[in-house]
Amino acid sequence: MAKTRRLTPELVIETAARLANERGDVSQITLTNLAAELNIRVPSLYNHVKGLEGLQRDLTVWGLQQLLAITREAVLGKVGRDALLAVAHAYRAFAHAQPGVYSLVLKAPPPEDAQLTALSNELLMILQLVLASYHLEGEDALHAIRGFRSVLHGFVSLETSGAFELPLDRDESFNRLVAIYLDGLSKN
Amino acid sequence: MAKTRRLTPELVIETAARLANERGDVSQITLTNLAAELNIRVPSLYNHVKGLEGLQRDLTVWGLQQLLAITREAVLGKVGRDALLAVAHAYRAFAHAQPGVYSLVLKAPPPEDAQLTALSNELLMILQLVLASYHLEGEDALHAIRGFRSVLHGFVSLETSGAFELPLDRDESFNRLVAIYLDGLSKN
DNA sequence: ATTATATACTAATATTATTAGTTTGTCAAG
DNA sequence: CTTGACAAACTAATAATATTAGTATATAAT
Repeated sequence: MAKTRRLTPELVIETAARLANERGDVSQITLTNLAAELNIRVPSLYNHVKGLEGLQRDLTVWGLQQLLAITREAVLGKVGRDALLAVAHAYRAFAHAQPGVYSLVLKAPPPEDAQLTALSNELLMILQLVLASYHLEGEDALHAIRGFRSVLHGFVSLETSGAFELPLDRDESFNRLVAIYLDGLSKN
Repeated sequence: MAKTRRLTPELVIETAARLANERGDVSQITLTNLAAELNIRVPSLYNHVKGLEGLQRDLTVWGLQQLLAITREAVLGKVGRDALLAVAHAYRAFAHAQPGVYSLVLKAPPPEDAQLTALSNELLMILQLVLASYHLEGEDALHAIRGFRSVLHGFVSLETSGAFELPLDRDESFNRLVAIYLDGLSKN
C-alpha cells in the first residue's frame, strides 16, 4: 500500500476535467468520483484541492486558460470580420471539446478572485481589440461585446444542452446566426 | 402537533419557486430548505413531490406554463417584427422575475416526459407562427428559431448570471442585439 | 544518515436525500 | 352521528457525499 507520491496538480485537474466532460453536468463531478478515478481515498484529495468548491474553481481557471489559448491562436494574423468569425468558431469548438468544463467557464468570476477575474478580463480585451479592428469603439464596442458574447454563449449553451434536436444542420444554423449578427454590427 | 392538511400543491411549488429565485442557483434548493420553509419534516415532502428530481421537474413545468402564458399574451394581436419584439421582452422579463426558475426552464425536456415535451413544443410553435408572419418558413424558419432562441437565451443567461458588470445600460444592449438580429432576418 | 515535508491513510462527523413504517386528522358514505 | 378509508403528517433508519482531525510513511533535502 503505497504512500508514494504519484499525483501532480495537472493529473488531478485533467482527470477532473475528463470526468466533467464525460458526465456533462458539472453537478456530477463528486470528490468520490474523482478520488476513485485517481485511486486514492476521498480525504486525500484535500492535499490537492480546497474541497469541492476549490476543485470547481481550479477547473474554471484551467478551462479559461484553454479558451484563452485557442482564442489567441484563432485571431493570430486576422483582423475585422475574419477575426470575429475565427473567435466564434474557436469558442464553439471549445464548448464541443469540453462540454462539462464549458459550463463552469462562462459563469461570472467572483470579484474577489483575482486570477479568475484577470483571465476573464483578458478574454474581454481580446474581443475589444478585435472589435476595434471592426471599426467599433467606445460604448458601441461594449454593446457589441455583450451582443457577440450572447450570440455565442446562447447558441453553444442550447446546443450542448441538447435543445436543438431537429435533424437540421447545426453548423448551418450557427453560421447563419453569426453572419447575421456581424452583418448587423457593420451596418451602424 | 397537527397532522391536519395545510399544504396545497400550489403552495409547495410556489414556495419552492420563491426559494429558487431568492437563491438564484438551482442547486441550492434543498428538500431541507423547502421543508423548513413549509414547517414540515423533510420526509413529509414526499407526500407532495417525487423527491428532489420530481420537485425540479414540477418547478420546470410550472415555469414553462408561466413563460408560455406571458408569451401568448405578449404576441396577442401582434404580427411580424412587433410580435418578435414582444416575445423578446416577455422572455427577458420572465427571466428577471424568475431567475432561479429560468435556469430550469431552458433545459431540453427529457423525451420521455410527455407533459414537458408538449409545453416545450407549444413554445416553439408560437415562435414558428410568429416567424411565419415575418415571412420565414421551412428550413429558414427553423434556423431562425434557433438563432432567435440563442440570442434571447444568451443575453438573458449572461445577464442573470452577473456577467454584464460594466455600468452600461443593459436594456440598450439588449435592444440593440435583438434589433440587429431581426433586421438581419428580414434581409434574406 | 537524518530529518522535514508532502501526501497518503483511518476514523469520525455533518448534511442531505431517501425509504419504511406508523399515527392521526379529515371527509364522505352509510 | 358513526365509522372507515385516505391523505398527509410523523419518527426512525440508511446511504451518499463532503469535510475535519489526527496519524503514518515515502521522498527529498541537508
